Amino acid sequence: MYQFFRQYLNTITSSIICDEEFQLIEEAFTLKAMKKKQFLLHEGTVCRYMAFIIKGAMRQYSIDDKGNEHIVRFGIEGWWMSDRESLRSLKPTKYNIDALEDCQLMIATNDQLNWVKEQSPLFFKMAHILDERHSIAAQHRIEASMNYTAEEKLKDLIKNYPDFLKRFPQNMLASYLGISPETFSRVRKQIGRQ
Amino acid sequence: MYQFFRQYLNTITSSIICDEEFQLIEEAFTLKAMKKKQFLLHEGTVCRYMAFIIKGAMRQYSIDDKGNEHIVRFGIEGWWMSDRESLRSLKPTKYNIDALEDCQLMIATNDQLNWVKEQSPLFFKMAHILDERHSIAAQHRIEASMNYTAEEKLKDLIKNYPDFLKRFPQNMLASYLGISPETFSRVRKQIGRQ
DNA sequence: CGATTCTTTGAAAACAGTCAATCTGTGTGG
DNA sequence: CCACACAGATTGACTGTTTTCAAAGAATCG
Repeated sequence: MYQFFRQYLNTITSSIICDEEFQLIEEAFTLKAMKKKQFLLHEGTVCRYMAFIIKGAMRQYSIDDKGNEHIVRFGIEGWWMSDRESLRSLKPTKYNIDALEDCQLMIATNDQLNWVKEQSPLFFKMAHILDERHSIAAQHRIEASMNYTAEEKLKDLIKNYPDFLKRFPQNMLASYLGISPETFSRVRKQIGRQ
Repeated sequence: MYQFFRQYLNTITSSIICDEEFQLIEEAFTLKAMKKKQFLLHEGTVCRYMAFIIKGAMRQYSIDDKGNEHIVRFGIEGWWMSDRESLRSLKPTKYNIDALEDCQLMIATNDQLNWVKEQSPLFFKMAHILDERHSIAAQHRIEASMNYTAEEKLKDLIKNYPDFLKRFPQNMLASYLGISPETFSRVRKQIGRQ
């Protein structure tokens, strides 16, 4: 079950982890299965786990004053899900994380995570590469959400995450892009004609 | 001249750095003065330096297909400026960074930065705290740019960075918020009446 | 000062959001 | 197996916000 993560770790770090070191990682994490619609994190609670998705799909979203859902991110195989701010600070989160499909996860608490970072140099390296990637991706998303029209946002989504279109319902993708489902539908039709 | 950074480092890490360790940091960095309107980074070139602003103000911006400037971030005393993606990957940047005021900087190349991270544990710790903060701030900015109206964006700016209003021209602040200068002006008037 | 840059204001146009109705597909229970 | 219910997608009409264009007014700098 951890095999998928092992492969992932090797790819990210451009290395091959040895059995002993990988053993430490397996010890730090726990496997967890989640049914569709089950919650990993509820708004107002403290985030306890960092989760790695081995199989399935999830979403992280917040709910604003008017009751509207805003999907912050999706997660699929090979992605991490958590509210790091809450996880580290122990402050209650403003996000919800739930499963959009049945999921197989690897989870670890903040302490377990710190422990494995100390024990495994490759895991540590991975964490930093991910931080950097995350920071670059966030930058791109800021610019897209700020400067792109609805059409450009959708084209950008298709370009960067073509699989999302088949995998997630349009209204969720619209929420992720920060546009209305109606606009999403119209723009999609528009692009189809081009 | 490095005194300001020393104070900053102590505050961020909640520690007091000793003279020997701080000496290493001074060795890794170089002081650099910049006149207003001078460029630290030009679009299409490779970013060579990570810069810490001791005094002054800068901006990082990109230029889109239609020739419009989009300010990605401002930097003032105690902030870092660079395109980390380009710095690490050696790929040409799509950003410009220039001085909005006369500046006093501390700069280091990627190699020097890696060296000082290895040599100074406190500097290393600082780097990680900053990564995390940056990631949280980026998240906030994504949600703001996606879900806020022009009025909410401006209020958010006033709340988080009240000094910016006196320090930077409105058209640049508008660009930073992703709204037109005209809308900025109108919304500002609107808020003033409340 | 004079020149440039920045800000404000007005009017029109473009874009996206909202509301409401209809359509489509899927899955469930009778 | 069919019928119904439900969630999601589409479409149209309307509304509201923001942009754009243009011009005038203020502020700043050499």
